[in-house]
Amino acid sequence: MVTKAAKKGEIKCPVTGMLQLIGGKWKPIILYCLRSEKRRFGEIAVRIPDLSRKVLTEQLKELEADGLITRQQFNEIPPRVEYALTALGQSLSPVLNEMEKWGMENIISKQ
Amino acid sequence: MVTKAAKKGEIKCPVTGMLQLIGGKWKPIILYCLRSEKRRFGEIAVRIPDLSRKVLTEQLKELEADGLITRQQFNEIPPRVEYALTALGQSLSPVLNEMEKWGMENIISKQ
DNA sequence: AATACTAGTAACAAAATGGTAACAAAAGCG
DNA sequence: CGCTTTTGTTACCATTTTGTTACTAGTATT
Repeated sequence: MVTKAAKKGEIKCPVTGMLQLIGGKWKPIILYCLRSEKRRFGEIAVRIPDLSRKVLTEQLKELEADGLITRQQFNEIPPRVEYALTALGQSLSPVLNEMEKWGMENIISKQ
Repeated sequence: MVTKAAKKGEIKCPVTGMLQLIGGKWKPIILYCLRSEKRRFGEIAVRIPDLSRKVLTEQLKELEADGLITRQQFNEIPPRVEYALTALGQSLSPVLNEMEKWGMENIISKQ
């Protein structure tokens, strides 16, 4: 929600601000996937089968640009790239945990 | 993240499931706006100035169809419509609270 | 008679996301 | 040597989602 101050550009709604970083259609799932371990590109892709590799590449770039994940590239053949959460990315854990919990209670358990 | 069972359609990743309901670009903010009080269409629109009325209309319809909010229409002139969270919508509060908290700590306070 | 008010809607435009195919470049194999 | 496999990324194009602008209706106010 946006306050008067937000209209002046002084501060923003915290939820709005957060959604600018993880508001994409896939970003929360990607971060959730990286929550506990660093993972290679292909590993993430396997775990999110409905996400095309092209879009995954794009989303990872944005997450890296926003400082939520790191990208470590190994100059090997075939190529290897590992993604991991930054401290800022880790700080999202409470949000992701609540999402997971809600999904468990309201979706998974009702199937 | 999606397990083997998810591929068979038996269960889904809780985060994925949740994002199917509130994964839009604006839905979390709309719910956040309705968190504590019922609000008229125009009130929501004023509080989320970057969200066009057309898209707001669409998102509200989807939220209603998904059982997260209710829409109460008063046959008055000029028209009046009030939106409010359902119990299911209320159950999202912990998620929205964590989002708010994260935004406060990581965005608002760093301006 | 002209204007304001509210909750939208229609037509059209832009941005975000998706599908497919292709790339490099070393390694394994016959 | 030619042939295939592997991985992360990209180019080109199609589709879906989100955004802009103008407009409606019935009553009340100016």
